[in-house]
Amino acid sequence: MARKDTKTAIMDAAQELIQRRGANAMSYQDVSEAVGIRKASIHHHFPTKDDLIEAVIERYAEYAFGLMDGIFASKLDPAAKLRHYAGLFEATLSDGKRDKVCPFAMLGAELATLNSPAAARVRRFYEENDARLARVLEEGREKGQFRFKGDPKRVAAMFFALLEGGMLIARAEGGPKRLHALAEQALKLLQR
Amino acid sequence: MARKDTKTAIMDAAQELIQRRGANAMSYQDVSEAVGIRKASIHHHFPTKDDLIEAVIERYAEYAFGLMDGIFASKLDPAAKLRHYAGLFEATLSDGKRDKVCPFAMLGAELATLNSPAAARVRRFYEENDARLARVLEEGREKGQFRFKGDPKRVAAMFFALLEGGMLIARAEGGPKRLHALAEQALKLLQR
DNA sequence: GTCTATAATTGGATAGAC
DNA sequence: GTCTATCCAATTATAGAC
Repeated sequence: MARKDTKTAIMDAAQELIQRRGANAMSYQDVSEAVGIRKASIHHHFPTKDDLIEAVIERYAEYAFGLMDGIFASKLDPAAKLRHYAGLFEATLSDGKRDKVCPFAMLGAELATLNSPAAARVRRFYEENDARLARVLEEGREKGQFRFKGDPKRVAAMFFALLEGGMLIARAEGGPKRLHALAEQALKLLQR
Repeated sequence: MARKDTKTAIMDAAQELIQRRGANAMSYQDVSEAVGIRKASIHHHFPTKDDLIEAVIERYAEYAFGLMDGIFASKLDPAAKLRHYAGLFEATLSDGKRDKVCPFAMLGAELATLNSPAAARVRRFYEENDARLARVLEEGREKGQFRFKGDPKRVAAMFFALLEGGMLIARAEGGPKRLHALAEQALKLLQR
């Protein structure tokens, strides 16, 4: 396989460190060891750590919304869409050493230490998730597959919050299976 | 009012920093400035940073479970108990500059960087929350106030995950009101 | 684009005087 | 119990050779 370019390798390593340990515990030293280059070389591609963090989260947001939109634009029924959506979170937790969570859950915790473009990006990620979920929830209620009371926007926020919080908790104990159980339980409450 | 002892003042400052910025972004320098003593003096009370973190989270767990058990042992009906329980999370977010979250949500994100006693304490906090919530949920279902399908233990885990995740998201946008709306939406799904 | 070398700062921690 | 002084490692970042 073709050697991927250094810039991508740096972003991959930084992303993995953020997902495992958080942005504050991710250093140029860590990244340089993972990629096999020197610290100074990273500065050539990303002059400051903030630049690197911003690039990683922007790329991740695009990647994640690409996957989501594939699910949401499909012909799956609304409940199946939510299951596949939750499956994305479960897959993240299942990946590799099983200790990676969504970068935006990590950065949500570290929000007060982020520069303002990064903090704004985190907020936008949350909003965009809620908006997409709200549409699916509304669709499901119109089709009679969901029977919940209340504003679909609020149910969406609830579902998203439980997945983001669930990743942190499931990483501590239970892993992807536990996160799956959380999502299924929420679906049960919506469908009854 | 009587001057509180230094050890307590150190723990208070450290706790606030953890709740706002996380344990990795909390330094002896920060704490010393908040308390008004020198870094070296902190080491007299807490030889290592891990000692300080462990003391803070142990104290917080005892404090939080004290409040919870007051609610759960009361004569409130199950739905009211859950509302008051959620109110504890909302109160944390409302406090001060409105950017503090539960220390165990912060440390859940930073889990991979904690020493093992601290990581174990975080896990135990999650388990103990779930266990308490499961009892209330079961009580509510027996009394006919809740009508959910599924294992109360799983619904408990869901409710707790949405509050912990909800704190992070609501801090980013919407604040305590938004967290309140999340909790109320979850209760709606349980009671229908 | 990557390297060596180094600056400048901060972080956690210790020794020993008061 | 708190202070000054200091140590050492890590961290972000820059300069300049190759």
